[in-house]
Amino acid sequence: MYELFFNNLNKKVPLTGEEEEEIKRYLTPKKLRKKQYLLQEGDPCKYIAFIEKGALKAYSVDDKGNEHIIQFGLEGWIISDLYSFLTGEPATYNIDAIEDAELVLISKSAHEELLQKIPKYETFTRLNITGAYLAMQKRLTSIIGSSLEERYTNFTALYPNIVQRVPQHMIASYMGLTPETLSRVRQKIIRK
Amino acid sequence: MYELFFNNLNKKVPLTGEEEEEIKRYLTPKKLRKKQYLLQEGDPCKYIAFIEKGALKAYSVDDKGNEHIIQFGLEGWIISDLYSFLTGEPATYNIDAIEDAELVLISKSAHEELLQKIPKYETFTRLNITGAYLAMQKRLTSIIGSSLEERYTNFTALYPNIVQRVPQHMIASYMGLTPETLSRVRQKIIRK
DNA sequence: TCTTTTTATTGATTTTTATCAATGTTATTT
DNA sequence: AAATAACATTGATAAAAATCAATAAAAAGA
Repeated sequence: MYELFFNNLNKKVPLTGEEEEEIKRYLTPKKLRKKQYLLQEGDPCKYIAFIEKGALKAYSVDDKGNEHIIQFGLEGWIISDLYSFLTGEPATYNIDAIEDAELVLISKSAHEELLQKIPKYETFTRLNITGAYLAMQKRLTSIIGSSLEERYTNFTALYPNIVQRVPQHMIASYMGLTPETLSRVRQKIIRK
Repeated sequence: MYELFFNNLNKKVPLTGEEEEEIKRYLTPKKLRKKQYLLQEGDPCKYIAFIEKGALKAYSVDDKGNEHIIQFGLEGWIISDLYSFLTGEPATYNIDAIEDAELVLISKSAHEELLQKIPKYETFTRLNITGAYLAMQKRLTSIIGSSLEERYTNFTALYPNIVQRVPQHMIASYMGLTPETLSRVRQKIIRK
């Protein structure tokens, strides 16, 4: 249990057995069926979720009912509405399962106590958020500065596993495009 | 000296006098004239810069020579090519001064030693990167899910000081638009 | 297995945005 | 103060992307 989570943790900040045991006490496992919500817009986000297995998406819904995917999550990634989690404000994102999933949940109080008690947990948190920041900055740079073809090619190179496992219209949503446009972008690329 | 920097630091993690003195030893002041580079694409990014005064921008340049602004920085903000800073890889962004500026520089070695020696500095770093992440996520959400008019209105509400101090074509670049399009978006808003 | 739902593609049309060009205005520099 | 450079606006046109609609294919459920 929590295998991947502790793999990840140990890769970034090697732990003693005691530290592992201590941290384990703060964790909660959770399984999610495909299409099931982890979080709904309007509810406060109570957890950070580490993904042991499966695939999830975080998204907002606009006035017309269109989903805009802000983040995908696969094995080994963390997913949450961080703003809501940290402030207690109602969530602005929904999170649900694209595939059946197994999660490790960390509650707000657990997170805060771990930050206090275990310096390595703070380092882990810092490294995680730094990685997430850099990934998002790359995404933003390519949105502002690249053509759609470049952006899609780039995305497939960077996340081949997402492309395999997730329906295209969700990738279109992630890119801020309609499914039709993404389909045409792909045709163009294929013809080259 | 370093007034705003320590204000900021103390607001997030109140320091003892000793801690302040210790940290001061690792800092370097730097003045920048308008249009002067802090960092050029291709060079490794040696510093994180805290802005005491002035305005800067971080941007990439595409094949056609167009600038794409990835970040603005004003007083109290931090600016850097974080990926380059952390990995030592050549920078992919340029950073220069929009106005004459006064900076507090933290070198790579200083950053690493401070993370080791001063737990509060790690907390400070974690809080900063978290804030930057949340701000960028908001930006991304509005790019993917909102109309141009909403995006611009939002931007002006969020950063009125940037709108005042920075030429419009730079804001267009930040939004991923041509200056002409932003000008027309503004006309539309004004007419309402 | 059969039915229903989800997904992807393609075409025609409209809307949005970029590009090119010209003009006036405001800042900077000399 | 005059000259130059940087900036913002406007119009005409081209290019890109969204929308609407129809169809086909694939996956999931009964």
